[in-house]
Amino acid sequence: MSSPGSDPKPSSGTALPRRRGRPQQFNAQDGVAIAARLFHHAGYEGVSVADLTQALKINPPSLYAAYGSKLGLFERAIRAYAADELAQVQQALRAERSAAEALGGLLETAAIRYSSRPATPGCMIATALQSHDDAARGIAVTLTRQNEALLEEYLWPSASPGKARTIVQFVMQNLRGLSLNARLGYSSDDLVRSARIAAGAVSDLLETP
Amino acid sequence: MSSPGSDPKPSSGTALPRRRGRPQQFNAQDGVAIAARLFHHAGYEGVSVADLTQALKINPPSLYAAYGSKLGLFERAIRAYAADELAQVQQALRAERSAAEALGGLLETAAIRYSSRPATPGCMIATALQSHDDAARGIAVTLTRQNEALLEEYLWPSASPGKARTIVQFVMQNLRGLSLNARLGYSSDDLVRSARIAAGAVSDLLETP
DNA sequence: GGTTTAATGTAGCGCTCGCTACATTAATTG
DNA sequence: CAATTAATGTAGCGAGCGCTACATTAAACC
Repeated sequence: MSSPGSDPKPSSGTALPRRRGRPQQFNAQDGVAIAARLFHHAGYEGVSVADLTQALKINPPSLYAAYGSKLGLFERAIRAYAADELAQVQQALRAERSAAEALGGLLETAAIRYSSRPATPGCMIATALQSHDDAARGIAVTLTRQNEALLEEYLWPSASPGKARTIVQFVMQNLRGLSLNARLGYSSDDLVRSARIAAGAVSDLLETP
Repeated sequence: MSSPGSDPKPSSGTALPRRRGRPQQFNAQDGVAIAARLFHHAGYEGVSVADLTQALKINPPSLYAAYGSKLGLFERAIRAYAADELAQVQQALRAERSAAEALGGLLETAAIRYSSRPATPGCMIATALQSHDDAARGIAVTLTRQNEALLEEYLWPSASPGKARTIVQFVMQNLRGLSLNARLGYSSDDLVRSARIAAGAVSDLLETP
């Protein structure tokens, strides 16, 4: 017989030397991804711990041992989502030639992204911004402020600080409107059409000095 | 002695002939207005029956006798809000000369309205659109669909049906974004500035045939 | 006055919520 | 092999939820 299973679950690139005690019988990273989908679909308060333990196929103590609390799991989930989105956006921004094209592309791809997965429509962060739970909403607010700041800095070469701020606010307003409209069931075509109108307005703003 | 109190509480214009039984010791219409403020501030699920009974200074049985359920009171509250907003909007639309000016005014006054009462920022209907309670969200969706339809019909003399639909979607997208940004604490000036940008885009759309 | 009708105050039901105490199981360590 | 460490499954806590049973109170009817 060949050597019995020595590598149970490498999954993560960092090969841990296997700590003492009973091993975790589920993948915590996968759990974060599953939780992100649930939270994206139903919001922080729309997902109960019972929903989470059922989806992760674990019992409450395992969830609390791995993530600390429902809020802790939510934070990990939305941070993973934000990191993923941010990577996509930054890559898209670098690929464009002008700021106007970049923001236009940002709006248009957001419209597509928000409506591409019907089970999780819209933006998870924008959705979380309206949670009634102060802690959960606070996390979403922090993330969104960071994204606004990044976008503003991105615009500094192309516009005055005041204009950059204005443009960012208008873009965020339309992204949030797109997210809500996606959750209302608007079609991808409808969203893209509206996104392009907003993109045109942004382009005009950037052209006029 | 003069005749003892014959008119306890006219309050409403329709003078009822006073029914049998113990009289209601609170004004149900006032209760709807108070509930509307609470729901506007915290959303459907963010307000408990205990919150409502405390604010109305009544006990739960009185609330259920008057409104049927928490959802029933919410529906009366949001319908009252919608009727009030609709009256303001329709009056504003009639006062403008062109459709572009009308929609521009709609966006700008909305920006002001959404940030004028800090305790109840944003649009109550847009806020309710993201409730996790299916019934409450359904009511908000119905109201918002009606408003979209009215706006679309308003535009028929000024644009083709397809373009009217597009413009309405873009306007609603920005109204919802304005509402969310108002709830995020954006200043009235910031909101008005973004609203005007959206108004400019609408104006452009209406000018190009 | 007595009867009927309806709104009230008290008290608490059944349920779900987020979370945890506790014994058990499965691994590493010596 | 024990001893140690940590994650597990069972079972349920305390709190808040929407809502209601029930007796009481206050009015209109006769």
